Amino acid sequence: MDASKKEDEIKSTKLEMRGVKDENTRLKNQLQQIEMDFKILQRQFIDAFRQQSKKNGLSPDNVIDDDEEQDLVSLRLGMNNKNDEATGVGLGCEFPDGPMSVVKNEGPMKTMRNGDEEICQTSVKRARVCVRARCDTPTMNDGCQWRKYGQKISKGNPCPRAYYRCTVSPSCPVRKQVQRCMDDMSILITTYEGTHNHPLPISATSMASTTSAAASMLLSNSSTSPSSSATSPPFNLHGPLAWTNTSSATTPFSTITLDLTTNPTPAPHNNFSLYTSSSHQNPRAPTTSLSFSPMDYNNGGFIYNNIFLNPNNMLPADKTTQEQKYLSSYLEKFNQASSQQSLTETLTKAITSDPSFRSVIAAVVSTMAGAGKVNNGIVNGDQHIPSVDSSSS
DNA sequence: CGCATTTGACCCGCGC
DNA sequence: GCGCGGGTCAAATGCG
Repeated sequence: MDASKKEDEIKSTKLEMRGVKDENTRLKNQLQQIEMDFKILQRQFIDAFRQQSKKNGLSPDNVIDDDEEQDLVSLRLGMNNKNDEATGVGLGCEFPDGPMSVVKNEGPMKTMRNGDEEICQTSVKRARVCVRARCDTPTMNDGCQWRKYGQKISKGNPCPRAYYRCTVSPSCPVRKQVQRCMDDMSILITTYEGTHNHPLPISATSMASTTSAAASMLLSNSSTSPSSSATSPPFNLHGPLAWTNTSSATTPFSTITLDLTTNPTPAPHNNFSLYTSSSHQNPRAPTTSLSFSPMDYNNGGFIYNNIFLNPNNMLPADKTTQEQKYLSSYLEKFNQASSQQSLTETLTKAITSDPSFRSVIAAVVSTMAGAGKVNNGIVNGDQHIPSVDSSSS
């Protein structure tokens, strides 16, 4: 009796497993189909966009960047739930109220009491790294010690903005601003500025290296496009990281955003809507935000596919670095391990829990900066969307 | 008591 | 020149 019961159980379990397998296969196929569709659409859009840009005598960046004072790019690690806020996704748009007001902060941040601080910060003081993450606590634990020195209610956002400075070393010039996103209170927006002039606790090195890498990236961009007319970002990126750069002759200022928020239902086209919407939301900080395919996200290959393989991105195909290999294998591993999670969640976990992963991200950001510098055609050329047809998969 | 946080005042840049 | 808004200071306060 028991034996037959067990057999029945095994049979039903096997049946169940087969059903699940079938379902899995079906979903995979659907996913592949959607991804293919999206890629086709994306390519069509890029072509159309480029044609229109040529027609108007504008580079794609100029289309968004009529201000020509700053530009803003977004590197996103998450998808925004507000598709249309497409807009909202990037840096400038994410802060319609201007919490991270990329633009105007040159003065105060610049006025260091300590003369030598200013000197040591000359190269990076205007580079900011903005991290968006869902967080219940008042601040994100980034491993550093911070002392709150001020709090302000900024116009248009009921949530106060808090000002912190690093207290690991008394002379450390690093500051951060923390504010909740007005649209989604669960999102904490942390903006770091400056680089630490002291050794950091291990737990803080990842974030610090990321911010400094981002800072150098921004600076490398500014060095390649010093004139106000050169408003193009150093590269076009279809990735989770959003890079924003603001620069002008008088107020060179750059912000790079890491978006760690998780959003389940992105529209495939929000990719490029980011382009325009942001600039009208925050005209002082026009945004170039080439978001990457949500499908790629869900497939777990966005970084690998979009940053390293996709010819739309700034990294030349032959630039296969250790970091890239590491990242791709890492992502692969992660996605296998956590197929139930969205990739964004997975990445968020990976970034927050694994310092080496973050370091790799930082290294990749640096690599991007280097690539942006080298490849002038991508950085400053009129074709800000690199050719798609050359080596696309 | 020492340190961190709070909060109103002040400074400065920018736009009108 | 004036008003506004963002950023910082520093005295007051709270907490361990």
